[in-house]
Amino acid sequence: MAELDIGEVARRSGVPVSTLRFYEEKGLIASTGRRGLRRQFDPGVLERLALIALGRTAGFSLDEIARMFAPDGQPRIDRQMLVAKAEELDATIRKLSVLRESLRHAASCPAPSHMECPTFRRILRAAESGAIGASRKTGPQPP
Amino acid sequence: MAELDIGEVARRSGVPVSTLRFYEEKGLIASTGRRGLRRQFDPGVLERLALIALGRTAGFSLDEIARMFAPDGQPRIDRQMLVAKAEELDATIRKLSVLRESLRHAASCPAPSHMECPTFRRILRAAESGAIGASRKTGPQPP
DNA sequence: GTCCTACCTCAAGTCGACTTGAGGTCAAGC
DNA sequence: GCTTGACCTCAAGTCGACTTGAGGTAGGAC
Repeated sequence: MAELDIGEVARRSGVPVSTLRFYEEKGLIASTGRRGLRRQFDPGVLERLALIALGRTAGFSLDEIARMFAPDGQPRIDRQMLVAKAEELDATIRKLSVLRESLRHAASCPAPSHMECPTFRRILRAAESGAIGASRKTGPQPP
Repeated sequence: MAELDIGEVARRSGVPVSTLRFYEEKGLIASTGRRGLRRQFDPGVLERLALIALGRTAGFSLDEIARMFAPDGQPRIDRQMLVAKAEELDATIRKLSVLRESLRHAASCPAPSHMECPTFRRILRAAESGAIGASRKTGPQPP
């Protein structure tokens, strides 16, 4: 497959052109070069963008993501860090599962106030230690 | 248990005083009243803060969280919305699981470049549809 | 060869989520 | 009765993640 220009990458990935330029500037993605003025991208950038989107959903900052995966897709040799991030993510997933159950319960619970519902409070208590003062990052915004 | 002043809430929850005032202003938490100038909080605010932290981790905006749970802990009667959020969360959890496996794999994979590793690419492809252009929110920041 | 459009740069603007700072109040301990 | 510390308000500042705008360039259809 040939190289793509930025508009094509935007079309295929759903990521705005302005964001692609911004990501390149930040070193999150790399163009293979220019044709005239125009950046050319390897189709592999699409996978990379999927990865970045995933990381943003996970609440990692762009800087963290850049540290996890080098812009050229080369191995990020800091395996320890990767394992640590995976564990961080594991904790996040557990918290989100709690929240999901809380929401589902809240949607079906007949108690007049959720806070008066024993089930809801039990779920919450399970989350409380660890949930407060938890890891904090900035996530992505809707287009 | 008696009412708490803001400093005590901050101490017990790990949430800075400035953030507590900010959350009150936004209607995310409510004080029961004042003693002199000082806001008094019901200890139940701690559970609420846990819930807010959970929501932030999930990538929901403060406005969304406010819509999910009224400041006084009263039922948010929009059960449909709660179910919808639970489903949104479910999708997020699935994506994060993919990312977690990707990270774990990246940490142990001997391939010179992750993008050359068939396992990694397979994992990514599984994520690709749906991961790009996914739901976008702003998450919390580390203190 | 010219014109259209998709691309380019660079500076400035926006938005959400907080934090910081200046200046003020009050209850308790000395 | 005065000081101290924990609280108060309100305006402004910060930070990450983008977006917008003004002004310029160039590949390719005609």
